[in-house]
Amino acid sequence: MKISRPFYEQNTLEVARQLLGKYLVRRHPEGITVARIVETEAYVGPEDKACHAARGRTARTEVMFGEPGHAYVYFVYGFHHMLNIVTEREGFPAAVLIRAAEPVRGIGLMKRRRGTDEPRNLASGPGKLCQAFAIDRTLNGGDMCGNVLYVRDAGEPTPKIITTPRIGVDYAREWKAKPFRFLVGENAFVSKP
DNA sequence: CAAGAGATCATCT
DNA sequence: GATGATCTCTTGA
Repeated sequence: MKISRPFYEQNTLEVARQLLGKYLVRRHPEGITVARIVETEAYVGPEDKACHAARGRTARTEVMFGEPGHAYVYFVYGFHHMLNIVTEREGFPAAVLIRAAEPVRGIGLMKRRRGTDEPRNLASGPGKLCQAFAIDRTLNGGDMCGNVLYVRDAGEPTPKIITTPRIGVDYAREWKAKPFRFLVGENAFVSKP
């Protein structure tokens, strides 16, 4: 079943947890790609110094203030796109970053886009995942309850979950140590253990 | 294998 | 003008 809007309206930490074990689906003219989400991070509201919205409501963060269930895609380090899904009520800026996934379908296409044959190197990181799924800023603000990019619930039980601090947010002061990163335990496709 | 540098640009100061 | 919610390659043990 395709996940619908009410799921994303929940508390961000809850969404981040519950996305583990679900399937990210991308329909594209080149073909379909599907991967099982194994790593996520929560970015929660204007108080969270790691969250872009802590800097206020700007053109870039506008999407996070909008309706839940939309994609927040941005570009960092001059190279990489990051895929987030907006959560919680409209007006409260929060999102879940999809950090890693285990390729399931369209693996040949992912290999071509990534320029590697190693399955563990296709989507084991937020930038890699976006490259494997051909996700860029044209999808920013797009509805993830539509038919282009969405999450499917295959009915699997929620897997065993490990919690750690978020990656790459050393600047976030007292928020950097918060356990807002979630990964499927013992899974070989996460970005780092 | 671990550590470090370099790549490169949108966004905000 | 600085700086990132990163990745890859090179270096050296």
